[in-house]
Amino acid sequence: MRYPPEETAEKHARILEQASILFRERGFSGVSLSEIMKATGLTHGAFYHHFASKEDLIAKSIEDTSTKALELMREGAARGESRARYVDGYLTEQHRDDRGNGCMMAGLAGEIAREPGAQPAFTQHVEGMIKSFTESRAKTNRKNARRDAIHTLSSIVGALILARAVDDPDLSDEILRETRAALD
Amino acid sequence: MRYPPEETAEKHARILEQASILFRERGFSGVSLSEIMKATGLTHGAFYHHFASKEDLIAKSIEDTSTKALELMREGAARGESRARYVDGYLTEQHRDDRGNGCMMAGLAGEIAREPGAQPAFTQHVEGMIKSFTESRAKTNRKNARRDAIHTLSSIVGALILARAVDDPDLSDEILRETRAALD
DNA sequence: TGTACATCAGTGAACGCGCGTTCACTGATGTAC
DNA sequence: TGTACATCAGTGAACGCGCGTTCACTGATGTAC
Repeated sequence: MRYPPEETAEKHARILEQASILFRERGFSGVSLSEIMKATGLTHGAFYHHFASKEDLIAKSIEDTSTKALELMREGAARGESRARYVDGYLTEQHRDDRGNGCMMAGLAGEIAREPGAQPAFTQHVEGMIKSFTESRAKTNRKNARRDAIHTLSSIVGALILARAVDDPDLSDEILRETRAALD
Repeated sequence: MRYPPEETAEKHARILEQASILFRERGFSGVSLSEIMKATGLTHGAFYHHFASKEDLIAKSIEDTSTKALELMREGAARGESRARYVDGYLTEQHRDDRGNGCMMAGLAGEIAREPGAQPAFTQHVEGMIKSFTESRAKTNRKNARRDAIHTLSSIVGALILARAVDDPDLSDEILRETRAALD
């Protein structure tokens, strides 16, 4: 049956929200549309009234997740939070263990190459993160600000991915701790 | 029909070889057993005379790929190749574009967490790489050799993953180039 | 050394399952007059 | 303002497909005597 537009828009947003969490937790191919719809509180049949296909949802999900993450970055920068502070928060055991609400790049970069529809938004996100790091670094070091930004981004994303992949809790903690220390 | 043991062993090795390439190219879930067996020159039915399940193949494949990669590292070290030289070879456009024969960590770290059987071998591999970097660095810098090794590993793996995920060739090249420069 | 039988690595058909997607149907909401 | 009809976002059954896995069968190799 038909629903008021605000209700429809709200459900649409909820699908995007749940998809974003589940994709980051288990990857695109590890999550079925039924699971996403169930998490949203609907049945799978309703999905196609909101998105054209799973591929479409993936692309929209990356856009949406990126927009929200960059917004948070901007808010942090406006409050005067430094790049160093961001890095310290990024390389924590909590972030490592909370994939669903964590960094999209660390969770999905590996699968993105096989999802052409999502690549443009992902690329924009990487560029946005680099820009944000560059600006925050430029205050102290004008010369190699962008180089430092790229290197810092590579380091923290790589460290988080490795810390999550590894079996041994001590090694995992060490990767986070030592990468944090090396970037200070 | 039955085959001479050497022939069977050779086919077994060929399955591992093709699986290693295809997994790195497209991920565990992106490759079917039929594809692997076809690449090996056999039909899918023969698979279960070599491995207990897909999960078993994944675990054995990571072990095998790791063993071969660490062997190559050791040969390089024996020839006196420096860590810096390894990094420069790692962060190249060729490596980025040749996933199938490239770094297992960059290709599969994201999926490893969902493959518990493969995690121990993967963890051993990460530890092996850190040890190798630590030794090669210890000559010049005794103090923070292991920290530098961990940071270097995180940086190059992260940079390669991001360079592969990104849509824009210029940004991709820049990530490789600037991370190389930052690690010099 | 020769013969009889067990073993085993192939082949390709078949099975069951979960997935993405489609469809007939429902009934409240929006629109036309 | 009231009525008739189109629209649309739900539900849940159904479809087709590809996947991992199993199975009956084959025939060369290995083993026992």
